[in-house]
Amino acid sequence: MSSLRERRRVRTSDNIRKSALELVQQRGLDNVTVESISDHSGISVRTFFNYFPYKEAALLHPPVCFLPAAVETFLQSENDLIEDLIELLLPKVEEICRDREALIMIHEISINNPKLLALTASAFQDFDKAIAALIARRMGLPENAERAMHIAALTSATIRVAVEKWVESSQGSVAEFITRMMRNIRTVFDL
Amino acid sequence: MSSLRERRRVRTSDNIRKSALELVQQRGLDNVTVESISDHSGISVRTFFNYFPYKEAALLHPPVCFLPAAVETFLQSENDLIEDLIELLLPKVEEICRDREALIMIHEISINNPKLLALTASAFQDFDKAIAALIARRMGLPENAERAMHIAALTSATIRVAVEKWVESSQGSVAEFITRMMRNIRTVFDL
DNA sequence: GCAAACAATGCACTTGGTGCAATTATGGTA
DNA sequence: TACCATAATTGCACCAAGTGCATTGTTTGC
Repeated sequence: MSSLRERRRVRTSDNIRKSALELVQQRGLDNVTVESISDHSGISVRTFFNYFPYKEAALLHPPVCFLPAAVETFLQSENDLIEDLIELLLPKVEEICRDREALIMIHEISINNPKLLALTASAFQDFDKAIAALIARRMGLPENAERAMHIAALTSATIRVAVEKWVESSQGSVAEFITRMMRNIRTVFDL
Repeated sequence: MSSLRERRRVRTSDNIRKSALELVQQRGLDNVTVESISDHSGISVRTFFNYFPYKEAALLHPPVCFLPAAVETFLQSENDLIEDLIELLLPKVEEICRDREALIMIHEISINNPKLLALTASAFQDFDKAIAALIARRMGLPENAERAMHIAALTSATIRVAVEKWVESSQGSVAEFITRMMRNIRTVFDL
């Protein structure tokens, strides 16, 4: 039950993020304080920290989670693993990539901001962990755990590069990039 | 010319790192302040920040760089890319893994410390970038840039998992883990 | 031994971030 | 409607992180 309270929480959270991105775009991350973000979004500093644990968190896309239905399909399927991974992950990646402007901005800022860079890297690791758990479940057998982790790591690494390349190039859809690069994993080392 | 100054700098830096690790091991990261680390290593807080930009940096292994000779060999070689990557990277990874205790500790702490987690993730991305640049040079041709990035990402992801698995299992050498998993990259997706 | 460069420090100051307690808004119930 | 439990917002006090600057001490090349 998405109560009024819940919806308001999401709205405030979105507002803060919007303010944060706007201000950072104008002045650069170092010249934006939590106070200025709070002022700009009409809340107190203390409230900011009720929504986000630290300043930079307000800039990042909130963590994604998979749809139960898609997870079930993935777990049951016996098709090619790479194709199934594409099907499972693509919707989520597309969701994140919807706001391309924001992505580009984060990318720009991250270049000379170690903390933000670290956070995006960390977000990918979370993604990675989530995928690893799913793959492990799909493969069953505890002796496959290492393999599952490896596959998950290769997958999330591929998606990271695909998104990065897509952001840079701006030609074609992110779906194309991901599909192409995922299908290349097996052969990309062969010359 | 490794002057007295340089050697002293390295020594102080190592001292600080040692103190930091020791204290964190005893009390946990949240109960260790920069002040306590500084006291413990006989320097002022201000000096701490001359050596490390932020508290957590004192816990991590300083960034590695490849030996020019090894780089040259890698760039010239026409052997299998995966084997050459193993040869290039293994010494560096082994260097980092020499202090297994420290690695385990960082691993433990990172589990419930987002900031440290982010930093280690970020360190791997730097590693990644360095490899990507080398692979791109080896392959020549600018149209191979994407491929080089992809290979680098897959490589560093594999090394990350290999080190993690090695730290967890403590059976065998890290070299074995890396060699095995690197050689598995092409086939790990096949069931 | 001297001057330039570099390292260490103290101090003042800004910002990030937390704990606590008081206040205000919300949703359900009768 | 009036009321109550609960959750959201806020102010305030406080600690720790991190920076800029001016000062003093130490190395180095000459």
